[in-house]
Amino acid sequence: MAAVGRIAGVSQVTVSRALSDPSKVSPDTLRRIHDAIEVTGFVPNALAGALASRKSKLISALVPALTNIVYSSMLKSFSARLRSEGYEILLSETGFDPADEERVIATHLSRRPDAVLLTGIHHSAHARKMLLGAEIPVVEVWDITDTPIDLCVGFSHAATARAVAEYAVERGYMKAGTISAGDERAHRRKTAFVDRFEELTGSSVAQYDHGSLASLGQGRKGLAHLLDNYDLRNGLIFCSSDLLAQGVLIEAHARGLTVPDDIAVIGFGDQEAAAELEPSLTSVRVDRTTLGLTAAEAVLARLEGKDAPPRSTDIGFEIITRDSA
Amino acid sequence: MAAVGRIAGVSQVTVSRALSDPSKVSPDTLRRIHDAIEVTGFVPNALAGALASRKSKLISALVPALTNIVYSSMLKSFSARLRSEGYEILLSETGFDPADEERVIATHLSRRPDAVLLTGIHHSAHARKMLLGAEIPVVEVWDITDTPIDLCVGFSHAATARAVAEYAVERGYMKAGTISAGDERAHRRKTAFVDRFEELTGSSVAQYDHGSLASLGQGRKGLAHLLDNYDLRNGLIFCSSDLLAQGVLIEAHARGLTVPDDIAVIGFGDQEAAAELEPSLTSVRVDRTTLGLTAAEAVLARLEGKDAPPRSTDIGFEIITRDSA
DNA sequence: TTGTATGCGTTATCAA
DNA sequence: TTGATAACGCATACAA
Repeated sequence: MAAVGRIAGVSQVTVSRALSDPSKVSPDTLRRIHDAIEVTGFVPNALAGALASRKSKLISALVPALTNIVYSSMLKSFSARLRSEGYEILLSETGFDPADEERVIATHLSRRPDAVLLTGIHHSAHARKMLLGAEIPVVEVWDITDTPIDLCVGFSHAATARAVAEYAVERGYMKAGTISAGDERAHRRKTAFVDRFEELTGSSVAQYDHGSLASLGQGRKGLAHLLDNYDLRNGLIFCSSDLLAQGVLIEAHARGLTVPDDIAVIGFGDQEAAAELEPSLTSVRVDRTTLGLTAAEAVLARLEGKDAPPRSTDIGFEIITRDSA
Repeated sequence: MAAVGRIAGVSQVTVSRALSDPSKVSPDTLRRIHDAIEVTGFVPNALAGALASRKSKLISALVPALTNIVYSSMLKSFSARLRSEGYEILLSETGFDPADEERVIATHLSRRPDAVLLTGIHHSAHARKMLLGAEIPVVEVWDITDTPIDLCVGFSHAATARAVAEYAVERGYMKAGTISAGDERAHRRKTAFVDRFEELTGSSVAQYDHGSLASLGQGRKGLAHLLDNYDLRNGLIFCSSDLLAQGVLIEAHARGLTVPDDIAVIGFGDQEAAAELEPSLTSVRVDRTTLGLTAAEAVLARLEGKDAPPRSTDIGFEIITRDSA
């Protein structure tokens, strides 16, 4: 800035002002400064700016997995909204383990973000302490609780699963199985579904859990396992993701089974593909765009110091009925 | 650090040393410092550290779209390798427009990253100038050129497409169509395929281009359009992504066509799902994990100042033969 | 093994 | 409308 100033014939401070609040600089010097910036190829140092102003214009976003479309699509709207306000997103994967998450949180906080987005509501005690100590807005998404660290935007996983169980029973399905990923939220959905379905029908639910990342292959394997070990004819399979459900459709087709007549399927997430499958997939829709947007607005409200945002926002969900169940 | 030092009975500098190079501090004071950090909940300020040391330990990664698995899976190995060396990744979407990319590059450079990863080899003149001026390692991935800004790790899109055309002709397909996304690299693949196929067979290739993001729906629409307007019986469809190819499989099935007998399909990307589809999908494999890893190693070599990495690395590709073609 | 002095490139405060 | 000066919180060089 000093070098730019020398060329423009002003001091370093005036250059700073020209960049941060042009209205405070006369049009003439502003022009000279911009010319000088042009010839020098000057790029401001946001690190120094953040140190001096105590505002980094950086927002940390921590998600379990970048490759999972449900998180990345939520981040899309979250990022877009915040970027329009001049914030940049520092994005990291945490995996599904709170201990790993804690490490990531620590390195992120050392960059002095202006706010943090976390996925889920279960974090290590030390992580909570660090977050509280940072004294910045913290928004937990993709789940809901009355006692968030700071803010919370999401929905009840148990409620979605119970609704699916009730939907299944209403449609007359008296047998059911689950194919579920190993992460805590998927497990919570499975358990809620199983409890509610057994409560309503009295028949026990066959379960297949895979530890690793969800995939078409796991969905196929899951259905194969269930069909080979249980009688699920005319029953329904509840999957912890659309991807697994898609695998189920493929395996069913490969076995000559008709969906939904021989076996019905319900997914979770209602991804873009759900409507395009044959048969189209019944799924639980969570509006990820709204989720990301609402989280961004909550953070912004706190950052800009406007009206206090609600501590907890339930964005709800919806079962989208299609052909598979 | 000064506060921590006061509690531990040492100066600020000693605290700094305890954190950056513990071996330079006596075991006894090290313990006292860690105790003091514990009680104060101290989190170092990486901003100040970066400003003082002129090393941010931050690496910018710019990809067209986060939701596209081909980019995010490449980033996974890139990030993992660099994180193991203490670097953090500042990730942003650029879209497919060089003008948008330029803006993102500017804001990223203001954070003073230690290196930059870019997707593709086409960037605005001003972007190149800024990058060069930053005097940091720059690695361009997912394409190949002899004249990268600095480093380059990727493969030839034209070569993959020509190989697919030759593969098709070898298998006796004499008619072909393409379904392609609108981005520049997809377009380049399509053109190379069309040229080579027409050169080999003399028969012209039917083309369907969709502007927006690839999806199952676009794949279905694409096949529908091609079948309704051209005679492609016993021909082959080359799609610019596996996702489109998956849509083609679904549409073919919905129309009672058998793949590959009535119509053959080749995808691009060889995603996890390709092997699990019915029929399984023939596709062009690009080893995204290797790509990300190689890019990371190239950056590290330059950063750690070891042996100079090759300016340009071609990681090649492979056509994975499965049932769909 | 530890400490002192200095500077990194900005923004905030105050004065002119 | 502009400038001088002092932080911001750390790392580096040098000294003890």
